[in-house]
Amino acid sequence: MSFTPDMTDLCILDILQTDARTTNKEIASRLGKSVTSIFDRVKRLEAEGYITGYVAVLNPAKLGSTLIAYTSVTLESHGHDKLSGFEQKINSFPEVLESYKMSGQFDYLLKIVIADMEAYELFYSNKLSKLENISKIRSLFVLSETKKETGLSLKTAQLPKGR
Amino acid sequence: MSFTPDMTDLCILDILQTDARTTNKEIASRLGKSVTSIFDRVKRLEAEGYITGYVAVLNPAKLGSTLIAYTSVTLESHGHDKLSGFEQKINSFPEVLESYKMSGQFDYLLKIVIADMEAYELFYSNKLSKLENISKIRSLFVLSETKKETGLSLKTAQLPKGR
DNA sequence: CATATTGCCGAAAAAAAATCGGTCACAGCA
DNA sequence: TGCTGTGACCGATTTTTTTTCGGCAATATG
Repeated sequence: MSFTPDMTDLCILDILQTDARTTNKEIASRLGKSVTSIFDRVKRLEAEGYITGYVAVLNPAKLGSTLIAYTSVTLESHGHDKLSGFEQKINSFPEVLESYKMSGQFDYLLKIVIADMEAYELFYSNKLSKLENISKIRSLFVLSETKKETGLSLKTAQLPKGR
Repeated sequence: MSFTPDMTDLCILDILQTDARTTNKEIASRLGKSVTSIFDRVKRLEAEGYITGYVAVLNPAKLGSTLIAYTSVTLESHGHDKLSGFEQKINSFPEVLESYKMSGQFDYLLKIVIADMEAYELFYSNKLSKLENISKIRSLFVLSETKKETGLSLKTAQLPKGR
């Protein structure tokens, strides 16, 4: 119990978060360990919840999504039911890839990935602004992504006790 | 040439962006095709750039990163060299996972994933605010993630011609 | 001192990926 | 009509990877 990953585990995580297709054999040779040893560690990292899944990364532009918007939303009322009602609606919108409840000036920040400005306008007018309890919507548009890390920085990470 | 994915391809992409470990056999049985057929399609989707990679998804909380901040930055001057200089510096900060050049009120929006508020304060004071040409920095803190889709919505996607 | 426990390893079995050859349907064309 | 290239598909086979298994050595545990 109370497993804490060591340096080897962090290396494995770093390799897999960069390229999940790296074989155990390849990892083993890079780290100077046996295939079985790597296998066991990966299974443990999965079981302990350090690795939550494996996904293919798709190219949005190839799939008709060229516009990214960050949209902040302020609600009229902040009662618990109102908040969870809003969150539920947001969950049903496939254009919204991420939603954060925020501290400060507004209540939610939504990351929206969508075909183009015309499609965004439709989403804004027909879906987002029609939700109940909306007070303010402010749209921020991405001109270009200048950095996109899929993974966490593990070099700098100071680990909490195996949680 | 000029390959455009069909419905079967989109289903494959949807399956793989949800779980990249799904075997060709499993996909084949779900879609009523042969393993070889699925294999060929996946290879083509990779070759044509629809799939850009495979990554393991890690649990930030387990790895000592519990705080997410969205930080907007406004620069003093917008000359080309100034912009690319800023972007280069940002690229060297492992705490910054994503950086967007924005239209509107400010110039850049940074997604920062870091241990805690104390670490954020250090990052802000010692790294971000010390960059040249900075005019305004505004930090927005995430209370909770209410939605996190790793993948694009492919149901609604209207595809551009094979690009 | 005996005995779990842990990390590690190589060999072998099971499963998956990758290759190969071939069928079928269809479009274009003389 | 008949020929031909093309593309999607398939089964069988080979290659590679994953997974299982048993065993060894170091280290703690009582």
